[in-house]
Amino acid sequence: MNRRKKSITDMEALKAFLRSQKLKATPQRLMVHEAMMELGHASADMVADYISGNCNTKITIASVYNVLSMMADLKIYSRRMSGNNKMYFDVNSFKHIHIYDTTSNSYKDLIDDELLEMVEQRLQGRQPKGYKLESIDIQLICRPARKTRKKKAAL
Amino acid sequence: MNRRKKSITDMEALKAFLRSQKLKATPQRLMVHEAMMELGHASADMVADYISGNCNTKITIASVYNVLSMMADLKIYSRRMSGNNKMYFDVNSFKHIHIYDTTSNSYKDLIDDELLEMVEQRLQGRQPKGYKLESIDIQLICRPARKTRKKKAAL
DNA sequence: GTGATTGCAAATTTTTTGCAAGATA
DNA sequence: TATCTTGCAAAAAATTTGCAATCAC
Repeated sequence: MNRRKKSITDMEALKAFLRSQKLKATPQRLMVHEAMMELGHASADMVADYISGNCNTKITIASVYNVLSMMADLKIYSRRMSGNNKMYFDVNSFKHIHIYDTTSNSYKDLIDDELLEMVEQRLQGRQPKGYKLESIDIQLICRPARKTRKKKAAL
Repeated sequence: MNRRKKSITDMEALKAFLRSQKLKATPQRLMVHEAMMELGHASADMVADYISGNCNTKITIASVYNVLSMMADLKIYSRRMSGNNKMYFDVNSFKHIHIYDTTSNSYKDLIDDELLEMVEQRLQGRQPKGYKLESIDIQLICRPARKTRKKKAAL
């Protein structure tokens, strides 16, 4: 019930999807998706960096934005604004919780359908009138636990 | 247990707070807080617009940013990135849920301590190792329910 | 071939910065 | 008066846009 949006997990599936949308399978589109499959969550410049480091196909930042937003508009990726004021894309668009690391500005997924279900239940009838609920966004704002630093007396 | 961070709900309290921090009670700081008390949730330009429309004190956008970030750093306001890619400040920093209207790019508060409690409970022991949880951010992404539009055959 | 897509460079938008001028305690 | 704050203008950073050149089908 919870994971209803599709994810595209390989290149053949991507090509098939593009075909189904009458979109062309350009090297740039394939590259961006390859980067996204590897990175999971990324901003446009992260994708551009990944491609320039790992591929010999060329792509400009404007095209990266173009491809990423197109994929998000088609509900394959999801879009989110990060704490460091950048637009991040998530290779998966099914419902899940995010863990945001404020130190590295990176995301991890937390899959807990039971929690999402609980929250949805609880919100039944509690949302303000006049709005249509599109989605519920839950993120855990975290920092890496201190490792080699001395313990504080009182926390 | 849930609302632990303070809010400053009047000008005298603000002046006292500033004094306690050895900060000066400049007209700009007072104005920004007056705007925030009125607006509740706002970006820097919204605050600047509010002030230029309702006050005869002058303030530049750089100072608005300066004051807002200072208040957020002091944990009086909270900071969030909105869906329209702008930094919003919230006059309240106690824990609560946000409702984000994607059409008007505005926030409303949803107070539901019981839900927050439930979520915290559920997350006990389920957060990934190596992270310190700073806060839990829940927002309901909404659109105004269509009013005068004709119904679609199938949604 | 032809319409979709990309690259490029400039424009926009938001936020930050540095420093001189001004205001507060 | 001494210092903290602000205004200003420029810089930075992220995203968007317009259009000619190129490419996929």
